[in-house]
Amino acid sequence: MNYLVSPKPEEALAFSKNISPKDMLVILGGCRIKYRGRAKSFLDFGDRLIVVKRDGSVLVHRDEKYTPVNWQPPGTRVEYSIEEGSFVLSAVRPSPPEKMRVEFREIRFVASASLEDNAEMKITGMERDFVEKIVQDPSCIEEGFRLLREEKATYSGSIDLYGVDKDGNRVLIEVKRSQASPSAVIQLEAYINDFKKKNPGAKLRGILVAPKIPQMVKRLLEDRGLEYRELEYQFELADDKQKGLDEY
Amino acid sequence: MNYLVSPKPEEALAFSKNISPKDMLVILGGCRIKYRGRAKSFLDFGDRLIVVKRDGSVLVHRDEKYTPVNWQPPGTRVEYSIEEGSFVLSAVRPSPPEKMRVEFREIRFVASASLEDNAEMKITGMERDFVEKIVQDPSCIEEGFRLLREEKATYSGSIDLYGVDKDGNRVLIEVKRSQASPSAVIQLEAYINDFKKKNPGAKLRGILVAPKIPQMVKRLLEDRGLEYRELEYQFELADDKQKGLDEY
DNA sequence: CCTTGAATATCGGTG
DNA sequence: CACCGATGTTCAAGG
Repeated sequence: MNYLVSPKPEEALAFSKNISPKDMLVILGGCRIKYRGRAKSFLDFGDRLIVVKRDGSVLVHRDEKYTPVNWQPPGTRVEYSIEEGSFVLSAVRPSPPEKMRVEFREIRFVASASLEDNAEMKITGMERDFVEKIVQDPSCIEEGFRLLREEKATYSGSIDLYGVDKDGNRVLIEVKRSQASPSAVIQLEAYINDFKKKNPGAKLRGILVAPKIPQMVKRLLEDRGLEYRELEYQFELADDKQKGLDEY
Repeated sequence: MNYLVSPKPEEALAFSKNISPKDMLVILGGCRIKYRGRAKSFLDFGDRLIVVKRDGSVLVHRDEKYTPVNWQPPGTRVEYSIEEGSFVLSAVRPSPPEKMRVEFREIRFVASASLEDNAEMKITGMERDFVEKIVQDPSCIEEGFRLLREEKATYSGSIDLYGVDKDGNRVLIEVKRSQASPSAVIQLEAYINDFKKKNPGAKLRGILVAPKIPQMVKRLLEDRGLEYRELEYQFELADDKQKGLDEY
């Protein structure tokens, strides 16, 4: 790890240009930022934390909020220069064409470091896991429900689950891992309509499954002759015991 | 700005506990992370950059990608401790109940700083700006088009623009700031259907406005008797001239 | 390469 | 506080 405290612009420039391409660069200082691309923005001078990653990602963080106030995604070409006496970070992305320019009036700190990180992120509780849980126990939808296929493709997209009920009716199921929104109803309705078009005369039911469904969404479903299940779901990592994560 | 290079766990603890509540804390080191809340995750040891903001936001960044590998949003309570000889950052969020635990096996660097930042982010090119442009000049949709109301609420959500054409037909307009997708068609169709239900017999047109509309989406629209306008839109910050942003 | 939909999405606006 | 839709969304998977 290398660093400079309160470097002059020229020192910051030399430092930034000489880091290894595998290094992460961290800058803390007063800067203003212009961005032009999918939108256009300007942020006047203030203290921020800038992070430049080895894949070209650039983050500009203020002292609040989760999201960076300005950024460039991976694949960006980052260059450093002195312009009118100021240290400038220029981040250009070819596609879509976007550029961000960070101009420093003061650099309080600059550091570089190589981050060794080969660990694999293990995560559960995603929508995929919720669907899998229903696959393992289709009766949680209703007695006699049998699964025919997962992720059945329709013209409007793909439906999460497809099966038949005990009376032989086709059932299309859309799963949401968190609170369902009206757009989920629209989505399900579109699936149903496509399916009906391709299978005229088939008896068809549509069910929205989510751990929480607001009243408005329930009404939208009922208006359209659709159904819903408010199903809780628990999630555990496959190797919680080994990792000692069970209490967490 | 204060910092420590390669501190012992006890030194890092004292440092972290003594920073001002207005300070941002930045840690670079080898750590492993457990998270439990809306999902559950585990990331084994590796070098990462951790940022703790004064509003409670915590970010854990790897050396790639725009998004943090682990995080907590604003409103999180952050505490520091030594557990079994290791420096541990514990971030607990009350609602929804979530906790993240970062355990360091090595701390390469820790720094704190107060970030003075009162600048206001100015941005344009959002969907809101596109809608506003049409409000200013409704004729860009077609000759004789008059706006009745913006953001007319429907049961399915809200439509961006609502007006009448020169023949007295009602017109519902859905605006997308970037390329229109099939789901935009589904959305517009749902609005139209809701409107028809509440206004039976009314002559109704639906128009999708976007700077780019793929052929497939155009066909979907035509199949449903809907219309589209491919409208370019330029965006400029209100005071580009003053800020010298016009060339950017 | 383009398209599609999930995300521990986050965030701001509205009721 | 709940709810809802936009985001410079980003990201990964599938065609």
